[in-house]
Amino acid sequence: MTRLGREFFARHTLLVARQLLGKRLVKLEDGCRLAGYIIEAEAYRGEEDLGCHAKAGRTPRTAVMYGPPGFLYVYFTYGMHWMLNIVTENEGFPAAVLVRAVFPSQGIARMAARRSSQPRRSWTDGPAKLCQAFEIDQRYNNTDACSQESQVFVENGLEIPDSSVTIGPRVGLYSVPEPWKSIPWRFRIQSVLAALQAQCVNSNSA
DNA sequence: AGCACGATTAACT
DNA sequence: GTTAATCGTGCTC
Repeated sequence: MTRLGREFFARHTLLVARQLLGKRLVKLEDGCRLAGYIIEAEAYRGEEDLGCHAKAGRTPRTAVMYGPPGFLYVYFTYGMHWMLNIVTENEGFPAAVLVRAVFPSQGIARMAARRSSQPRRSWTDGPAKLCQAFEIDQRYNNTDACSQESQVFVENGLEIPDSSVTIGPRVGLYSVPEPWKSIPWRFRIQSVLAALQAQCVNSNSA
């Protein structure tokens, strides 16, 4: 399976966020391959977007979002959590997609070990949880997911029909002013089972 | 140098 | 539903 190339990410952030649903997030570790289908993603786009870190302009932290698409923006928050983003759009325009949840498909044992205090359903159903399960942290910030050498990247996966996708406001932007607080830039698969069934129907008819 | 805050989570009541 | 945990970042002095 081939990695998604830079052209995939060099598009409008809303389109990339939607298209990332069903794709596979992959991490190669020594002797182990972790993978999960992306089931939730959010778009953060431009300095005008007051929910986006780029609202502060180009700073040491946000510089990666101004760089080429396909790079990882991994940042730290609440004193303990890492968040995984993938930079989008053309170099010079700051934007990224936050990967908020995945459905584990490979490397289950290693995810289980890292999330052992929690039930299986809670292993990767939040942006910081999946980073913990995949052990993604500052080491991966500002790395190129489109490089053949990258240990973290995205592969093609399932086709997700619009009927399986719910769109709504982004999560956790408590003090962000409108319209950014409520703008519907969150995309998620409402039912993994329904998406798998849809995929099944597509394969049979193809 | 100090300060307020946060794209969250887990453990409470 | 509420709240503590915990520290890098960006802003102000």
